[in-house]
Amino acid sequence: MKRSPSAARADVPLKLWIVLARAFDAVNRHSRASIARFGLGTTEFGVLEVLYHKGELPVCEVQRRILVESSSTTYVVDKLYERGLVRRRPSATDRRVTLLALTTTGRRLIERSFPPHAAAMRRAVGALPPREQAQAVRLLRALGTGAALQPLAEP
Amino acid sequence: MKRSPSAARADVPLKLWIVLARAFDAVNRHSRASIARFGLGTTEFGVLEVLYHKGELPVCEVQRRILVESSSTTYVVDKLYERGLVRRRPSATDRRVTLLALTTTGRRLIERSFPPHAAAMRRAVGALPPREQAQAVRLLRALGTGAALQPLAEP
DNA sequence: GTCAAATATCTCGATTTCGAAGCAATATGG
DNA sequence: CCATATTGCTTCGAAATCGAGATATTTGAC
Repeated sequence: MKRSPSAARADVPLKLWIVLARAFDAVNRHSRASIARFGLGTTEFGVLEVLYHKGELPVCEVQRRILVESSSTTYVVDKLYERGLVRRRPSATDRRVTLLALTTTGRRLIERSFPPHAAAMRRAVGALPPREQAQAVRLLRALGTGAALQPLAEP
Repeated sequence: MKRSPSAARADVPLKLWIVLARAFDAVNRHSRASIARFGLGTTEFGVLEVLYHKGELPVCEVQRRILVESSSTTYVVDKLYERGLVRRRPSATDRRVTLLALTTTGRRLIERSFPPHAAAMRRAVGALPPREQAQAVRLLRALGTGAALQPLAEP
């Protein structure tokens, strides 16, 4: 018979939060190290990548996918613009919107950066067997969307 | 028979990295919002919490648990020190080491902050049923330790 | 139609984090 | 021992991120 565990020891939700943070941190270190090889920051890479895979997009759509606040998005896009990696164009249908797209230089950079980065990320998570990777994807998707739906704690 | 999916669509490892990042972000927003209620930042809270649960610890032990670089640890501990929430004491056995502990004020703050924060985090991950939470803990633990063991990409 | 609410983007100042490097103390392998 | 590596902690400057709010535009309720 199991002796009754302390409440803390059995607190699965808190444990989940901790291992989630640790796992993210561990994998994120790989991501940053990999991306640094191409002279880019994580967020810069994220912008180039989404434009590479989705084509021209409004700034707000890009923002949604790179997980930073709007002011940070502006900052990062500015830097990419100054480096000649993206171009801006006003939307014809909504005059609030700026559309972003890769320049030729930007496309070339992400084209040669993405494959080795993807390989590095596959190695980073590769210790987990494929079957469990698929399970983890399912659980994390549910966890993420679930958490996004809960209302945030209020002041 | 399934038609052959594009390579990208079947790339479970990359998908895993994406949903991991999304899930972390979603839950982390809850964490930050919750902690902000007590006038603390995420990392500050982390320091107080580890000292609360583990007692007096060397700075390096604290750092290992809060997932930031050593220079950031110094910065955060300084702030807590200036606010009178932690005290520093040289180790008797290793003169490189500084031991950190809560002051009475610090203890009182974390004592009344931790329970509501824990409750908020339980709500944040609560959309996932308990059984799947336990599964996720197991998978994320394996993922995290596995990733930590892989060598980082080099310049 | 009109007006309030929502959305898209940007500005600005403050905070947080990092990375490289330095210093002191301790561990280690000849 | 003793030279050398490693560890613990800090300093410094640069970079990234946030949050609050300004502005312009669009949407939606009435």
